[in-house]
Order: sequence, then C-alpha cells, then structure tokens
Amino acid sequence: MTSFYKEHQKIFLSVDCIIFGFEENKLKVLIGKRKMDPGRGEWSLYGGFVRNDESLDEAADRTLYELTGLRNVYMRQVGAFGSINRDPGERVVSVAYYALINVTDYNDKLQAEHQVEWVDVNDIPTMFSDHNDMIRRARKLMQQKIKTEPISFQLLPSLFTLTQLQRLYEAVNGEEVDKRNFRKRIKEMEFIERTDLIDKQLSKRGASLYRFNKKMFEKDATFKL
Amino acid sequence: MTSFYKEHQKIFLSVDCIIFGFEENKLKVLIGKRKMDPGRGEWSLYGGFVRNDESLDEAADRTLYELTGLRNVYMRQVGAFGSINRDPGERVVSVAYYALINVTDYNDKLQAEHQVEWVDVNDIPTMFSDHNDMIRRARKLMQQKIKTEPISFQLLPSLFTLTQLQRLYEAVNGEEVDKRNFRKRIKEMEFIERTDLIDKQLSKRGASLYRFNKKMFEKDATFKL
DNA sequence: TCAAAAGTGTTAGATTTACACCCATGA
DNA sequence: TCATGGGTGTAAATCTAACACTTTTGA
Repeated sequence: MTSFYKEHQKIFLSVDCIIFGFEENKLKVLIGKRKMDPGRGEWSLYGGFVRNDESLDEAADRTLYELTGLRNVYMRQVGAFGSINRDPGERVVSVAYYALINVTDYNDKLQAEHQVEWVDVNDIPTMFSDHNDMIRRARKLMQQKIKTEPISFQLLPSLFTLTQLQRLYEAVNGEEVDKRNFRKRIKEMEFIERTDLIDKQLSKRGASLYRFNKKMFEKDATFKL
Repeated sequence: MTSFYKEHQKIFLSVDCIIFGFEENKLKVLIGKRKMDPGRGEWSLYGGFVRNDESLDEAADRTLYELTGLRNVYMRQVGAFGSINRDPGERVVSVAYYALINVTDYNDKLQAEHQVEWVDVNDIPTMFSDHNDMIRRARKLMQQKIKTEPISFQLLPSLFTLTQLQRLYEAVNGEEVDKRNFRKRIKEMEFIERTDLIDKQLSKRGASLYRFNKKMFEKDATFKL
C-alpha cells in the first residue's frame, strides 16, 4: 500500500461506551473497575481500541457486544475526547458513544464475568481519566434527544405501563412531571398503542400495558415531549 | 517512554474545519480545492493532521489559524468521522469542528493565498470524502445552538443593525421570520444594547446600531430565540 | 375495609402568531 | 416627491401548567 501521509503521526484511538439502563425508576450507567494498567482498579467506562479494519461505529458496536452480548443496540456518538494527557499511559484519543439498553435483556452471567455494575447517573463516583466528562456529555445529549425522538422505548421492555414511561422521563430529565398532563400528551401519539394486557405487578387494580408501534411512528412522524 | 498499549494499532487522525461566515444575507462556508493527493482538485474543507503534542481542540485552532490568521475563534466539535474508506489514500479518522467568524475580520491576502471561497451553505458542491456530511451535521448543530446560546454575534461585526441580526437568523434557520415579532423578542434581551450610532449604508433613514454586551449576558443569562 | 396505584378534564395564564401602517431621508 | 428600508402594537389562537377526586382490587 502506498503511504500518502507518511510524514504525519498516527495516534491510538479508542472507543468508550456510556451504557444507559432504566432500573428502579432510576437512570443508570454500567461501569466497572478498570482491569488494565495504568489506572487499574479505578472506576471506568467499558472501552476498547479501534482497529484499522473497522469503522468507529463498528468498534463501538463490537465493544458493546463484548460486554453485553447485545447487537443492534441504539448507539450514538457523543464526540471525540482528545486532551494530550487524558490517558496517563500514552496519547490516546477516545470517541465516546452512548447506548440505550433494556436492563432485562442484559445477560447476568456476562455482567458477573466483567464485574460491571449499574450505578445511578446522579451518583457516579470519580472515574478514570475524563470518563466523568463523557458521562455528563452523553447524558446531556440523551436528554436533548429524548425530547424530539422516541428513544425512550429502547430503555423499556417492549410492553410497558404509562407510569413506567413517566418515571423514565422523570429520571432522564431529573424532574417530576404532572401525571395528567403527561398522559394527555401520550394519548395524542398514535404510535404509543394500548394493548389489552394488564400489568398487576405494581398495583392491585392493574395498569394497561402499552407498546411502541414503530411503523405507525414512521408514518405519523411527529414527536414532542 | 513505556508502551502500555503496544499490541494495538495507531491510526491517522485529522481535523477538518467547517468555517461559517455571514455575507450578503447568506450563511456561507469557506471551502477550497484540495491541494493534496489523493483527491487533488476536489472541493474540500480545510483540514490538517493531529500531532502527538497537541489536543484535538488545539489542532483545530491551529488549522483555523493557518488558514485565516485568526485566533480565539468560536469553535465547537461536530464529531468524529470514522468510516474505513472515508479517505481514499489511507485510513484516516477525522474530527470535524465548526467555527464562526466575522467575514470582515478575514484577511483577504490569506484567502487568496489558500484559494478558498465563501460558498452559500445551501449551494455546496459535491465534496471530497465525507465533507458534505460534515457540513450538514455542523449546520444542524449550529442551528440548534443558536436557539439557546448567543452565538450569532460571532458572525457579525461588533456593531450591527437589527435587520442584519434578523437576516442572520433567517439564513441560519432557512426561513423568514416576522419583523415585529423578532424585534419584540430582541428588545426583551437586555444584553443586546442599542448604541447612539446610526448605520446609513443600507437605508436613507439610517438604522440604529446595536452591540452584544457579554457581561450583561452573563448576569442575565437567559436566551431563547 | 383500606391502602396503593390507576385513571381521568377543566381552566387560567402564558406564549406565539398574524397582521399594516407611518417615518425619515437621500437621490 | 418618491422609493427604500426602519420602526412600531394589538388581538386571536394556541400551548402550557396547575390542580383533586374516583376506581379497582388484593391483602
């Protein structure tokens, strides 16, 4: 292969995943203790190096798959983090991605194996390198996104109650919302359809289960929360 | 230096600048013909490789400075672009940044020297690699940003008329707005202050010149357009 | 029978949009 | 004197936010 750019320097490139999940009415992030020097033992996002034969998006997908066994997960790029000394070992530029997963899809065996934990996003410890910044930015981007795109369903089981959906919005935005106003807006969205199924786990009376109808959304195509 | 990560691959990293300017009531981007193989002669953003001794932000600042001679310019990261074959020469991952400059600050000599041109953002030709995507994404981010942060002033001279400001918003958002409603909202923002100066370039009657008061903005700190 | 969560409408206030005419001046 | 861009207010419509009680049922 010819080398067009040989006078320039190459740099290590990694990806880091901010994996969001919704559990116990809280927005959580999957983090673990770093298993590599330097920084071994510090709280850290799960990440990996980018290979020459994969795109950044592919590297992020692969990394997420290694950790969770999940494919076709909703992932979006947060941005590139490139301070000179962000990694104490060597110069490494990292591209952060956030992922939204349904916690019940997540294989417990893999979780135990990688020793990662779900931590409340409001209660993140001090982390390795610039990982706290990455989480902050990912959260902000996700908050913006959830206002204009129906991504909340990525964090829920395919059948969910309106209370679950409301608690999810509250956890993401960090503030409570009025139940009646919330439900009013949801009812206007035809792509959030009520099933005849009833969930009795949380209440004696039972709550209707709803589902997100993707095809209907794509026709309808307005969303605003 | 110890090498912690030597089993991994390094990759060429570049930055590309989407430089926005406002001229003739249009939002424009500064682009030129690529002077490097491969792709020589194609329309291209101005970019450069990231060096090991500079952060990504510094690389972007340096690249912008090389082209325009300007420092302390408003720049924000658009994101990392990392398809495997995005560059026909070799694997290069590029981090795009957008910059907002006041076209009258831009040194004509440097413009001639680098043979770059201001092109209407609605009329961008087919460009090298994924540069069209970069411009699209930069524009979208900028459109979002301008709604919640007072960045428009970066694109204007320090003294400007309300009509200029309105035309700028229209150019950025791609739609016309009502003059009275626009001015009503501006008047509510105390940090956009009227001076006693009158601009007579466009009208016989003359238009009041306004200026952005940064200190007042930082106190006041609400913005919504 | 009662505790606990589900479900349901109305109204006041705030925000947004639509809209048309007079003013000042240089050519 | 007239053509050109500068400057101004009001009313209708829409959207948002606040607010409390009834229902169901398992324990």
